[in-house]
Amino acid sequence: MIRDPRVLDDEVVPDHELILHRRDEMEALLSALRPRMNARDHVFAFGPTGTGKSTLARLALTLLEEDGEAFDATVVNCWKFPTRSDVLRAIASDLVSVTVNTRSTPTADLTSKLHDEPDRPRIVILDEADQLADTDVLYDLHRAPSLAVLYIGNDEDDLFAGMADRVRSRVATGRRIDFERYSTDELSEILEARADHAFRSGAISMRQLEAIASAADGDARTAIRALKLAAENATENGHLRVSDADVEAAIPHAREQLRQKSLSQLTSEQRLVYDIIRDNGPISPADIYERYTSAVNDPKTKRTVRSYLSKMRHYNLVEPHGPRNSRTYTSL
DNA sequence: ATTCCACCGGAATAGCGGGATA
DNA sequence: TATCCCGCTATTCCGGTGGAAT
Repeated sequence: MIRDPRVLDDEVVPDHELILHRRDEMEALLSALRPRMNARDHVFAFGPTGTGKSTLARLALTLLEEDGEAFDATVVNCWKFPTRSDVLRAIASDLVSVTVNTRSTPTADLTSKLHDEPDRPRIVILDEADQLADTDVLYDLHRAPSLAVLYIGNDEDDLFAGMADRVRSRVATGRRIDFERYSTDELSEILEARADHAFRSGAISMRQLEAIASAADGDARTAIRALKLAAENATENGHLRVSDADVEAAIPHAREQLRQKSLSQLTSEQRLVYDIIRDNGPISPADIYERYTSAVNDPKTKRTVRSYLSKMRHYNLVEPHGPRNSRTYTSL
């Protein structure tokens, strides 16, 4: 049934023709990122998960290249590389040909290399930029010549909070592109286009695509993942068409997979705190800490657990409810 | 209006570990 | 091998916030 699984893989950047309902955003990205020597552009893409920010950004690089533009580019996922030195190392190996396999190369070496005049314009895409632990790196990037930076994030406030004033005033003047949630109709058309490429014709009905689109709540990543899972499930059962039961199971399955992906990023102590919330929620911070201390030999401090909670909120794994003095947490 | 309470998160710093260097 | 150096995690300290109690 599945002819081309690549258009259902969220790691693979799809062809331009599969990008629907994002014409304005695509134009804005292309003109903002188009490489120019001596430019120091800062561009922001904000919007909820699954609205195409990251995909369009990657596609923009491909299109600029096909357009004959000469430039160097790198994409840094700030979830995986949240610290200043993480980001600089990732950039250094891609953009300034410094081999950095070690964690003991001084950061100063990296910044000074970055500040050398390059022979081609450069583009850095910071994906999940609101996960940056240390926004000073934005200052480093701003001072680098012929370097355009695209920040991708969910929330403007998350990115600008904790940004030192000297950084904010220089960086925050950049162009800003907002990504809205897809409507159910838009999402249905996106799924239809993907299904046309991925499946033999007639494998899934328009009504089933609409059901997935409606359940995905504007999130194309969840929707496309669910489409993939529905088809895989049908294939495993030896069916030639996706059944309604396959569709029914696919959405929660897709959500679960995406959550497992986030959970795998946690340390074992953080995971323990998550399990306490999942098994006992809604639960107050004081009770979370009490259970946590009795569960481990050498408990971390309250402040550290607060940082864990903060991190898990960012990952959309837990959610606080109520005012501060009667706060409870639940797992999502 | 003022104080109290529980929680929140920024800033500075210590301790640790791992690669680099001699 | 011993020491150095750097960055990372956790800790310490503390001011802030919003609702509740007085």
